Amino acid sequence: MAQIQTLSKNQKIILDIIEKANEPLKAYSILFNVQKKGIKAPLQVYRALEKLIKLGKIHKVESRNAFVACKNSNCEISKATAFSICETCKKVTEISDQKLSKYLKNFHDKTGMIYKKYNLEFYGLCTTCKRS
Amino acid sequence: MAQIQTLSKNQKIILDIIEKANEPLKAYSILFNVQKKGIKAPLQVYRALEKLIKLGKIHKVESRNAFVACKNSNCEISKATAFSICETCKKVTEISDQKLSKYLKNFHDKTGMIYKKYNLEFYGLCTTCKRS
DNA sequence: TAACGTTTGTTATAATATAACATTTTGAAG
DNA sequence: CTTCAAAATGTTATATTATAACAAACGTTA
Ligand SMILES: [Zn+2]
Ligand SMILES: [Zn+2]
Ligand SMILES: [Zn+2]
Ligand SMILES: [Zn+2]
Repeated sequence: MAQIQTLSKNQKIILDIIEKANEPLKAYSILFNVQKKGIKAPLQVYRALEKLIKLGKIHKVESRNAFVACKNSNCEISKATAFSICETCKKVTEISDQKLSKYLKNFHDKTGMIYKKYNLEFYGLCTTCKRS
Repeated sequence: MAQIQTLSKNQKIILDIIEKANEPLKAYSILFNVQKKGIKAPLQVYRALEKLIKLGKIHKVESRNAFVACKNSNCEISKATAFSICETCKKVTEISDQKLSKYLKNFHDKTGMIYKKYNLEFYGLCTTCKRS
């Protein structure tokens, strides 16, 4: 809440749109939506997105090139993301699972590489699509 | 081995290039590399990539828009992928960890969604870059 | 107010991916 | 062998996603 004050004008506008959407938004769809507010160029959008990601306010759904607000108040700032994606209706949900995130945070491979961050995307059939 | 016979000419050419590379290749870099072999258009590359992914011969590293040969002979055909990515040197390695894949295969969320596939990407510092 | 880092604005261009359509190859069934 | 359908190919054009390069304005804070 204190942090939202530190957001710049463009960052606020774009976070607002992403938070109000009920699905991940693509950069150019965001651009289209904010043109009435004076943001005219892709770079203005991408720059705000980059900052918002750094702050953990939003995440990028990599396999979709789309951006979604973080609904997971206790997720580590831009460090650990997990999504479920329905391949039929395209619905994307951020997974909030303590055990899963603990497991992945503690995961280490044989080589001794240091993991600072991860992104996990599950694909499948959501409950709605499963029924039909 | 039997399956490689079923690959078409373009598919073989492109799989060959990806297998010989020691890093994930981008689609247009593949295109550049195969132009001497008569493959001239992006679509020819993308179509082969799509098929090779379906067959589990290669994977896409989503956050890098790059394609890498599957080194993991027992990984399920295009259904379960895990990579480690060094943010310094950009080295990408496919993770082959029975426990991890078992854990993720059995993971289910609270909603009851059916997971058919997942992709996990870890980011960090590889052992080489850690030292320097 | 001076100086620094961050943000903005703007134009152009790079990089990634797909649409649409015509043709050819392949492999199995009859 | 012929026929037929599915898969693969070839080609042109275009859509989508993302960054380069540069100049100006803003917001701290010393
Ligand atoms: Zn989150
Ligand atoms: Zn669905
Ligand atoms: Zn694999
Ligand atoms: Zn490294």
